[in-house]
Amino acid sequence: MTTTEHKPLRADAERNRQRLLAAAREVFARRGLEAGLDEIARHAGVGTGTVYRRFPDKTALVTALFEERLDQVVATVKEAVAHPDPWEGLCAALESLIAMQIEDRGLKDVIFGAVGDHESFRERRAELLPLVQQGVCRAVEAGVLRPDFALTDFAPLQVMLTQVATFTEAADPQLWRRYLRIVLDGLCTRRDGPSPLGPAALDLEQLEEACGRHLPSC
Amino acid sequence: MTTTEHKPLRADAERNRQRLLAAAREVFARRGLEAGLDEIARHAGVGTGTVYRRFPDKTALVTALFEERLDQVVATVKEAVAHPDPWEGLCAALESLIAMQIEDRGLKDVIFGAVGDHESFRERRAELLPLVQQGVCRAVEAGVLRPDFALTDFAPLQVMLTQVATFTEAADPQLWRRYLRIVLDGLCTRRDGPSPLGPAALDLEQLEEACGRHLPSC
DNA sequence: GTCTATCCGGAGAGAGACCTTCCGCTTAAG
DNA sequence: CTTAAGCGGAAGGTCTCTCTCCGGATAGAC
Repeated sequence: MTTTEHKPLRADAERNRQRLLAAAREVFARRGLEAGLDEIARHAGVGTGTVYRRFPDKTALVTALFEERLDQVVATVKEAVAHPDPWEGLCAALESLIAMQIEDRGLKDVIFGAVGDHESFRERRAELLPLVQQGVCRAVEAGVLRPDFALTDFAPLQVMLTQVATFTEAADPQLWRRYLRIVLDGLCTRRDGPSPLGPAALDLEQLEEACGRHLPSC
Repeated sequence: MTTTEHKPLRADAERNRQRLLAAAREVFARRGLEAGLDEIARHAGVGTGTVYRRFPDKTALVTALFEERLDQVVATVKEAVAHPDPWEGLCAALESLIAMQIEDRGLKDVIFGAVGDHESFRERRAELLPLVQQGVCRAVEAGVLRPDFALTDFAPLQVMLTQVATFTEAADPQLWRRYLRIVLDGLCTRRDGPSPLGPAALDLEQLEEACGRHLPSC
């Protein structure tokens, strides 16, 4: 099915390959590409040797997983940008990009250029830019997005918001949307008052815990 | 001078102690608390053994360095919040907090609770909160800060902006101010148009390089 | 049922960090 | 000159993570 058309693997081998991909999907999503292959193997219920029998190295596993995934990202952004309202389209693009990266931290790593040398990843990243550009231009021309906003501001905004999501996710997995709203309020050309922020801020106790988690500490 | 009043160290020992503190200040500033003691010792031109002769362990070195530093932070924030204009005061508080954390990544780690168990650090952190609260209340009451802003939003905003600073600093060490401006435009109650962003956005080449640096990669 | 190519688990080699200790040599200072 | 204090940096102890290897297990053809 997902196999390269080279040789039909023995049934147990193919089963393990699928388990491995599923486990990698889960573990990379939760912990990013920094997750070790040991953890993935354990999670799949196989030995570490099995990982290396199916995939020559970690990068091969990553690319096998994320080629498909990146197509989804491009598609989602394309759809968002196509929204009839330019402002809503831009918001949706940013929001969905961030949401996807938060739900799958491995995806974030891939989008931001770990595995920078891989052909197909480069292509997909290159595909993303014009899409975003189109959304940005449209929104600026419609007068809803501040005209000093640049295409290249998109990535830093993603960095900011995925980071704040990591910081607050233990307390409230949706709290990043609050900060997305603040940023969006900063991106629009003008407004008469604050727009609704969505999730409520942390209380002091949650904040302290978030700080505690944030760093390995001494 | 900075010595605990226990025993006058031999001249060379005291000299090395100062070198060590200076080196630690520099290295922790550049690389955060994750920097190794090896690197600090090398940077100070002494052996690693010497570090441990002066400071029982890494934490001791960190606390020796940052107790003083945290006083400066509290003082700076206090001053910023005292600005006659509530909005400017709040902006200044946020801006200076972030600037200090960017210039000294070790400070960021300390503020965000690495070495969470240390008495004096806890105290200073506890001192910071009411200061910020005062600034926030004042700005909300003056009608310039959006009323749905919470005291506990301060820390996440710092997390966001120090992160984006890390991301963009190789290309332009001041670029974080651009994103601070965007966030501030999102924090004010209302505005008729975009306020000036300061530094120009990256060009595509710089962006790509920033992504490349961002992750260890494969 | 038998046989064998294929696959399996997981120990462990290899490479690095990092923190910390130790010991033989050096040096400040009385 | 003496000697307690100090010094450098090798080495010990952990830990993590990638990747290799091999004796034993097994799917699947016949």
